[in-house]
Amino acid sequence: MRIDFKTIEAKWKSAWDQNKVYQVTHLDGKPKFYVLDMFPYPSGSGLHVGHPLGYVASDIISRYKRMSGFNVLHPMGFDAFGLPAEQYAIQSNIHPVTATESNISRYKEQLSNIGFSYDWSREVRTCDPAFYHWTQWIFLQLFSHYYDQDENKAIAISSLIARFQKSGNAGINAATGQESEFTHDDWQRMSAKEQDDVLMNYRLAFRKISYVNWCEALGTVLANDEVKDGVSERGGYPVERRAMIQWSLRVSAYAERLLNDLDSLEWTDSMKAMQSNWIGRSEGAQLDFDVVESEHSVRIFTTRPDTIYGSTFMVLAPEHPLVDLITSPELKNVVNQYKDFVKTRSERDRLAGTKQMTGAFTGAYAANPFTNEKIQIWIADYVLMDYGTGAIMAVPGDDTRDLAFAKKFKLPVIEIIERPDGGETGDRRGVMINSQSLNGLSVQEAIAKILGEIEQRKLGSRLVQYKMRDAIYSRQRYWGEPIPIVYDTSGVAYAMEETKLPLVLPDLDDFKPGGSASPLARVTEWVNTPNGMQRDTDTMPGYAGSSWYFLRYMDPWNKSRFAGKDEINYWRDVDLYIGGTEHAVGHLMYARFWHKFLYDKGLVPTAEPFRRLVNQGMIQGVIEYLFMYKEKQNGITKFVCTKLIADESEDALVRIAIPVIFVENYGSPDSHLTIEGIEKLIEWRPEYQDAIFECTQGTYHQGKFTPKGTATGSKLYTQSEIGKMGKRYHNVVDPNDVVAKYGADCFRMYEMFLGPLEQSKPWDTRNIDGVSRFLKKFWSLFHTDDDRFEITDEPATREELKILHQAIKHVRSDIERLSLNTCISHFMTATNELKKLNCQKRAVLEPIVLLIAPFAPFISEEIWELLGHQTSVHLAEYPEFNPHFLVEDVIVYPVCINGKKRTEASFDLNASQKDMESTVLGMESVQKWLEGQSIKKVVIVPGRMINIVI
RNA sequence: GCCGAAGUGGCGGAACUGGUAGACGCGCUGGACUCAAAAUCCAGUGUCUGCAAAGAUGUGCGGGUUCGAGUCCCGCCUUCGGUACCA
Repeated sequence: MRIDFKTIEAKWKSAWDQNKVYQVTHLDGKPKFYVLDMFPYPSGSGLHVGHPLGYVASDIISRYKRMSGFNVLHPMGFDAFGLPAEQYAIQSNIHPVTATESNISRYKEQLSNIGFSYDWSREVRTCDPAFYHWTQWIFLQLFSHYYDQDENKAIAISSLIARFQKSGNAGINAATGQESEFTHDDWQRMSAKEQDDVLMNYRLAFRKISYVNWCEALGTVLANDEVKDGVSERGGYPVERRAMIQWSLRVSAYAERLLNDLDSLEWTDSMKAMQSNWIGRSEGAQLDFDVVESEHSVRIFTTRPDTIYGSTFMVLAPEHPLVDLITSPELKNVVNQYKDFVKTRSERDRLAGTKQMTGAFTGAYAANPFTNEKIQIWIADYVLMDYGTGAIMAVPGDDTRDLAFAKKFKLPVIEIIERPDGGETGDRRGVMINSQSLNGLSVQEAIAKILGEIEQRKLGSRLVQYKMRDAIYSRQRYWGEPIPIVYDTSGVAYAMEETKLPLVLPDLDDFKPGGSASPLARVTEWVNTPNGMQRDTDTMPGYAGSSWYFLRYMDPWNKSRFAGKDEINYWRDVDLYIGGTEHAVGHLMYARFWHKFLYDKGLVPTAEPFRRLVNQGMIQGVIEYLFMYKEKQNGITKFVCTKLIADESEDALVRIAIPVIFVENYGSPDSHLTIEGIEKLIEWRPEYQDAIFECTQGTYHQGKFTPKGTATGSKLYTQSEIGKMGKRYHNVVDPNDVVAKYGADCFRMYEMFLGPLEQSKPWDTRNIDGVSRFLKKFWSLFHTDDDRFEITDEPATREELKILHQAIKHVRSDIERLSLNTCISHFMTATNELKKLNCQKRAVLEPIVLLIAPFAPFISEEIWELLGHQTSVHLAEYPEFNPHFLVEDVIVYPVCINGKKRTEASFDLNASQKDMESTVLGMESVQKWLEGQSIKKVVIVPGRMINIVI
């Protein structure tokens, strides 16, 4: 018995295409359901088996929901702008447009082979001018709005200008970088450039000089979430801090809402935790410390105002603007030297040089506002300019970093908390000491009390701080959306007229990064506009297009709006979003921020874009390493068997990843190369043809194997690891190959059967045969031994119906909770049992076909046709569970408590009768059994145990 | 350090609100078919004792709650993910 899946797949792919089975419109009376995948970067290496994991899951849900009476939006597109696409283009020296085109067609071909039910008529590409027109448009909306904290929403900048003209900026409560106050007279007197500078401090998309993460190797700045451990996330290149003039988005204005609204989302706890850690809310107070013998004061932020009596010195960030103003003349040199030293330390050095405290004394003193004690003011790089106020009051009695600093520079320490035994610095348990009015209070009480005093004596105020910084938005690269801003000769920024959008990226031959400026800066005819203005030459970051693409799918053809009103109001938000955790703080944060902004403008009906979020795990690959000596011996490369040289120093060895297909027993402790494997290796890498291979039983050299004794056969052990699937490990599995060998249905089911969706798991082809066998068995339910389709119209027996309804019950509830691996187990169980009963009845098998259709669309479609149906199985109704057959064996655990003594008994109620009626019988026999006992309560849950409380 | 998730056979993993632990698949063992192999089918398969019936034991470790714990509580250990001079 064979299934000709190649013919079946080709047949139905074109049938679905021709009949536009998966096209949806919003004009439909049915309830909507929006299932979204995180769209991929079309990279040069194509999809590997890991990519479709989430897509298979979302496709199953889409098909299931469609069959359950929903109008389902299930689109796909490409995140084609940005660093990866451009890096690939530079490496392969092919223009990004060309490379992107061909990559996308490869991706689409691979995706279509897996039988996804995407509505391709809605495909979007972020690099398409018809798409990025609206990315630029939203950017300009951000540019022309500010965040009003009284209204708690974004308001047009024009109304802010009107208020400035009337009464200056006093009384305006906005998210702003503006520090100084001005009156309406001041405003009128400002030059256009000065007014522009002020407005930049309010705009939600704004340009200013700030310290940014500059990556020399990539030739661009990066946002905080694009930097991991001091190196770029993409490529792992070093990143340094640099002051540059850059566009940023004022995400911080939305920090509170981004944090609070997490509660309303069906996301995993870990996902919510990641976002809330990134936002990093902390409550505290800001306080001013007067600098002794000067007119200056230092503003600090602290979450522990209760420790103020223990503050024995202050520390400013080296970049703090006050440093130059307060440093005493004789210490200027030392301070400047230290500032230079800090500049030379890259972000990475700072992280690597752990706990090594460095700093310099400014010579200035401040007065502790509570004790009036004179305390020294230092600078040190453990205080960061861009968190809080860039200055702290140091409390070595309660902060480990301050304590380390105090010890190193011999500064005084005052203990302010009497801790219980074993309590360490920073421990919040204990009572306050040496703190005047706070003595004897707990930390919590002390914080409450001191905050009251601070406000009463007008020394400072309560303040909530967020770790989250504004997002740097400029990239000095070619392959991105041009920033639609022009400047006049005095440098005032203007939004490009919306009618002139999209500002299309010029076609360049040389698109390589160009120092600190974008490659676009080299195109003078593009930079200079006819009316004497100059264009901004930076482009937008990778997350720009992905921050709103899900809205475009709702109405991708719209030419006059980012998406039509009716369409947006119909589809509203994404019901289920599936994608990887790597976007936890990047894409997902920005998309939520943009969405909230659009919500403030009344352009979208919901405050959150993604109702339910599921993170699929990674599919890992087996990596096989072979060991060779680092230095060639007499010009000859020597490979060694690791198990023979365990005692040798590992420094002399290098490991190289080799294709797993050469390796015998790959992925196991016995993974090794046989002589044939070595020959394959030499064929693959001819530079190793002269290499010496030292195996367990002899040596292989130049085509000859010299045994060490009488041994036959020999092994060259390799080392197995589970890790990423990627080109560099030679372990990429192309879904096309798997589909060609086993069929698309088998591929889809196997990906789901591997394990829970959220979990990372290694790809192991050896297990795929089980799923393949199942599909054959399933097919054989409908076919005779000589492969004739055969089905009977006999009524189903009780036993058969029970199998059916149990399968329906389990599969339905498992799909709802996205436990797709167990669904497949249930299909297998049902198939096995029906096979055993030799059941070939339509009444049983037809619903099973529907049940399995979302998982195995091709086979089910084929069988559906054989069953004599005209329409697609995917438009049929998903089978309903009939609860009549729900009740299973009833087991009773009655419990008797007689004083202190208890006895227990259990019995199986009439195990041979397994449906609703037997419960009634069961209850009777329970009651009979319990006669004479004092029963308080009997609880019956269908299909479950009966609990009897006495 | 802090935050989050998870530890179950030889392996991947089931067990929804506490209720017969190990579903389903892989692998392995034995058998059928075959000249033989592949494929397919049947039976068995946590561990220990036993010919068997059966018994004991068993969900990272140590305690606890409960008639009953993989599941709940307390204290540890390990692994993975995130994050960090964040004041």
